[in-house]
Amino acid sequence: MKYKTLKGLQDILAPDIPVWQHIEAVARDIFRTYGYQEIRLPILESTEIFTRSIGETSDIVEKEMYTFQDKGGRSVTLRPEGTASFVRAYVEHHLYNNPAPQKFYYMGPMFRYERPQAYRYRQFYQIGAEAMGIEDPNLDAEIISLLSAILRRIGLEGLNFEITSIGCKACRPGYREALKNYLRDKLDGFCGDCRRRYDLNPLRILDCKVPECISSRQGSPPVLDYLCAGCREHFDGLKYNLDLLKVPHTINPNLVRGLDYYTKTAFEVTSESLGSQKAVAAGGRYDGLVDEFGGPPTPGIGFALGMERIVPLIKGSVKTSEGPDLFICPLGDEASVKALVLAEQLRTHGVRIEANLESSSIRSQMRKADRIGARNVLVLGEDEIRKGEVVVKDMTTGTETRTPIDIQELARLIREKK
RNA sequence: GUGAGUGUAGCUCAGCUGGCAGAGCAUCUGACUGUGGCUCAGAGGGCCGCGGGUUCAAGCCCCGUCACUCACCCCA
Repeated sequence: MKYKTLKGLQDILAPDIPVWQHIEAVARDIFRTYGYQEIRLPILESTEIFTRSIGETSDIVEKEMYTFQDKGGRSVTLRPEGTASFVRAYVEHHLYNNPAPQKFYYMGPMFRYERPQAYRYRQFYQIGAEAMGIEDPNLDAEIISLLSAILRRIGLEGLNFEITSIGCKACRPGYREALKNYLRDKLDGFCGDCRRRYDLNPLRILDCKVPECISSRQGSPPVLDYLCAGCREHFDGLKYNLDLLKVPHTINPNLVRGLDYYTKTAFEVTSESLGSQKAVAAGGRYDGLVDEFGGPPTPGIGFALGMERIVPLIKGSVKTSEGPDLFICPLGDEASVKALVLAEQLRTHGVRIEANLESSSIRSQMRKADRIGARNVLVLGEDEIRKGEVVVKDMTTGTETRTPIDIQELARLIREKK
């Protein structure tokens, strides 16, 4: 085969389209009830937008970005995630001047140059939400509840909601040091990856699945004990609110965010039905990011859910596309032209029509009508044309009705047979 | 970037110890001259991933290479 999609990119075809549309429709509907507005963002940004916000040493920036020079010699990057682009737009358009909270959602492709595997692609689609301007944990609870509502309405079951607090600029460095101090003389007991993580992202060691690491890290200082008073109070407030809203959740102090800008609340939704890439949605608070982009200090919180990880979970429970209401079966060249005209007229009445536009045997046409799942077949042959009639066959019952060619009447007949 | 597995028809896959390239499904046609589904018959469709080597002979053995898949890493 000469041409094929690039590695990690995929075409989304007919059988999956109704599933995607279902997810998007549910999300839009729920966002509407929570007062979220859609925002459409470019997928290409100045590289700096991402390096500054996500963090120079994060994996995303270090090795996963699609970065290239445009014709003007500027370094541009296909967005690896949505929040950085969103905050750039938020500041650029002074959206902070609107009454808080300002709430937005977006859907679209993201790009990361990773080795593809099950449920992980180089171009992947996210539905994201961002809520700005409120620091109170009430907003955290509301947005997590919103995420929960979307996932529930989509039809997902058996998901795990995990939450934690990763502290803020004030308390996180302290914890990081405490952890490193604790681990310093125990490093020999850890895997190679973890020894590397010790300098890069020591918190990630707490999430390693290698058995020797799990036992070696026993007794390490718990993150949540190192939260400052403000973060502690905020996290307690969130837990209280989630209980109040009856959003089932577990506390996982070892949740790790790969992006530098997160503060306080971090959360993740996972499914055991997926492979090793089991995060369905994830998000967190980013109270310093607007500031970083040159706006006034503004708290924010957001999440993104991964379409490719939800689609396989609900595939099969979403109704797939249906066949046409009517298949027009012309016999002979004259009838073929009449079929074309008749189809156009009936469509204006909202009937879904598939007209066979080249004449072939009635046998093969009936076969085709059956194959594509047509509810009714309209037979238009020389005999019918001469008499100004058509035969309508109900494919479920097999009964045939001979009726005059009257558009109104035909449309009514087809509609009531639906 | 690292490791393992897999590459044969549109799809799912057989192919023995090296001996003419196969099945099921799908598509098209016919059996039924203007009637689908079931059944039966037939047809089209192959650079056996690619390149080299061994051999009288390679889908099969050897070397290389590419692609895909899963996993690590990381993440939605």
